Amino acid sequence: MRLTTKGRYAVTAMLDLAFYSQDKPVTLTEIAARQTISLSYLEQLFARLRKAGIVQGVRGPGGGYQLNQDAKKISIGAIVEAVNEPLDSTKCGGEANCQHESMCLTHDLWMGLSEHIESYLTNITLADLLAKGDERRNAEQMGESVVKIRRTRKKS
Amino acid sequence: MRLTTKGRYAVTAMLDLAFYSQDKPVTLTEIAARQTISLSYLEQLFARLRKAGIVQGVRGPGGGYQLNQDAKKISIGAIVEAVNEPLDSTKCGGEANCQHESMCLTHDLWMGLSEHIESYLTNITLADLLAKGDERRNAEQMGESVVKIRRTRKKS
DNA sequence: CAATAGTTGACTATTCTACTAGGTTAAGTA
DNA sequence: TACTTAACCTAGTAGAATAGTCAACTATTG
Repeated sequence: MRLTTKGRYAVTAMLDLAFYSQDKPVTLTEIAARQTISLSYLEQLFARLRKAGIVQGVRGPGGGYQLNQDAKKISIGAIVEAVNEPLDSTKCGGEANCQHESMCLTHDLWMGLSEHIESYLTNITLADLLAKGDERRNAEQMGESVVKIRRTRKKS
Repeated sequence: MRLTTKGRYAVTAMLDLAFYSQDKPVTLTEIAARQTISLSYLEQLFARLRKAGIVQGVRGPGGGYQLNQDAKKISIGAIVEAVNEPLDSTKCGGEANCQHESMCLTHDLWMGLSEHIESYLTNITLADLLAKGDERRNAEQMGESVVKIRRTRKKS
């Protein structure tokens, strides 16, 4: 399990999507505006999320993206894993035989750590995070300043 | 907290160091041989670890590196943090004001996750991992095949 | 049909990773 | 004192990952 800014972008976008797509699909353009993530980068991330079956694209006017599953079923770990490429997990793939015995010792220990974090992230769902957000949103009203931005694209 | 292969290299090397430096300093050349990590890359990692006060260098023949603190005091989180550069933590530094209110919502949630993982890694020490290794090493004798390698360096 | 919006792919700049190459300094040993 | 050892330091570099642009599609709605 790798933890980088790419995963954070994906989780941020998914939280936004889960929050705003309760009645209708949300366009990436909206998410890009709200979360200040570039539209094209979002497109890349959501292409992976769609292939992983986490979100569903709806084409045409009024379209956008929706969750493909219940927010209670979508784990943070799944989101992070979807956008990161597999990571060849050290020279000795999995539990293979390393030349140096002490190597695999430390390697196993690191894998143990990694698996712990992975299982932690897998046991937190989008719904959990949304609930935490609701708590926080009691006092301060949540702003709805959806700035209409236009895609940076030249006309042909 | 970023979790990448760089951190794993550092933890692997530190485990090796903690294990073998109980009576005398351990040279990076030895660690490089045992863990199959390039010597010069280890030098870079240990330069950071030394600046962080985690290890101590001993110069001259018979020199090498030692732990600068008790293995019980050295956390995995500290090792990982020492070798990674600070990471500018999103556009809004810390708890600063973002333009879009919803941004900071999701941002806060991610920071919460990140802090959890950080505290987990901070609460595991080198000594803990060494103990786990001892358990494992009961049945299978640990090999001591220290291959003598020479530094890849041209003579002037 | 036209507008909307997703889908796809190619292409770019920057940063990080992992490593190579070499030089300098400090400390033991012959 | 000369030699060896090994830390310490600086610079460079191929390749991967990150973050993003640009442009051409395709499917759907009105």
